[in-house]
Amino acid sequence: MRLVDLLFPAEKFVERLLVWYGQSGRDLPWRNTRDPYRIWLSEIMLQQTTVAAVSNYYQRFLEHFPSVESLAAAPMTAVIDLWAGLGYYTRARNLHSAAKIVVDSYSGDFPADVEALQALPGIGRSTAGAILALAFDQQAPILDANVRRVLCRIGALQQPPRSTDAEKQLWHWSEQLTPLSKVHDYTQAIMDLGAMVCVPRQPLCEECPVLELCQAHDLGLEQQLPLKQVKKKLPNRHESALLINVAGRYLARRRMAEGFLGGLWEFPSVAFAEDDNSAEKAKFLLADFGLEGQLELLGSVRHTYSHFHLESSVYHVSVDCHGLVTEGENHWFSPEKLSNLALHGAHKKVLAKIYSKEK
DNA sequence: AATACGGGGAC
DNA sequence: GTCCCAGTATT
Repeated sequence: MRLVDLLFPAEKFVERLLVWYGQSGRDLPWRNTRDPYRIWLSEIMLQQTTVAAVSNYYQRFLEHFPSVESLAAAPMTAVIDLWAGLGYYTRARNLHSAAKIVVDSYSGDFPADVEALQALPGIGRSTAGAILALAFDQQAPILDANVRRVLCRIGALQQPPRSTDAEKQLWHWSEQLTPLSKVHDYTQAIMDLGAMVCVPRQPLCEECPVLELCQAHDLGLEQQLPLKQVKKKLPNRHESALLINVAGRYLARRRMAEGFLGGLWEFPSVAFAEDDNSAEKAKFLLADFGLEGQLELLGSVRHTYSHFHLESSVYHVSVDCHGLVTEGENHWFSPEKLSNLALHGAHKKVLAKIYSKEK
C-alpha cells in the first residue's frame, strides 16, 4: 500500500486546534500534572474505558498508591481489589509488574524513551506516545479512539479503521500532525476534539476548529466515517452459580490470579453445555464441597462480556455445616461483607438475588 | 491477521 | 438490543 499525506500543512491544523483547546478543553483529574506515574496510571485505566468510568477509580487508586514505589510494594490482590469493576484485568496485573520493573530497573523513574516504555507490560505504541507527550513533552504520536476517529474524518479514510493498512495510514497521519513543541497541549487537544466535537454519532461540525481542513466534511461523509467494523455474533455460555448459606453467611472464592477475571471474587459456579441440566450440575458442585441440601432456583442472570454472553442459573441452598470448605481460596461472608467484595460483574448480579430472596 | 480481554453509558 | 470507549498481548 502507499501512504497518503494530508493535503494541508500540519502547522495550520495544530494552530487552530490549540486555540480551540485553550478555550474549550476539558478539566480532568489527571490533567495539570506532569508526573509520569500519574500520567501512566491514567493512560492504562483509560484503555478501552470511558473517562466517566475512570475518574473515581483513578482518585481512589492514587489514595492507596500515591507513588510507583508504593504500588510496586503492594500485593497483587490489593491492586486487583482496587481495579474490580473497571474490566480488562490484565491491565491491573501488567500495571503491577511494570511498577516493579520501574522501581527495580529504573530507580522509580519512568524512562523517557519510546522503546523502554513499550517494553514495559501493558504499554503499547499509543500509551508510550501518550506518556512521552504528556509527561515529558516529547514529540510522540498517539492513536487512541479519539485520534483515530478524528483522523479517519480529516483524511476521509475509506477503509475499516482497524485494518492493517488503515493502521499504518493513521499512524502516518498522526506522526505528520504531531508538533515538535507544545506536544502536551496538542495531545490533550486532539483527544478533546474527538471526545467533544468529532464524536462518533452526530459530530458537531459547526463547532469544529479544523472544519475547513476536513476531507470527510468536504465529501459529505462525516456521518459515514469512520467505516463500521463488521461485528460477529457473540456465543452463549451457561453456568450454575451457588449461594450456599450457613448461618447467614455465604461461600465465595477468589479466582486464580491469571486468566479471565483473574483475582476477582465469585460464588462457586460450574459451566455447562446448553442442553445440560443446570440443577444437576448445581447438585454435583455442591457435593464437591461435601455438602447436600435442597436447592432452590432463584432465577437466572445474564451478563455480556467482550466475547460471549453468560447466562447464570442461580441456586440457593441452606446447609448446617461447612462441609469440606476449610481453607484455600474459599471464605464465608456475611451479606454486608459480600456487598464490599471485589466480585466480578456477573456475580454482582447473582448476589442481588440474595436480597430479592430475603425480602 | 484474528482473537482474547469487561463493564457501563448513550441511544 | 447496538455501538462505543485515552489498546495491548497472544496466538
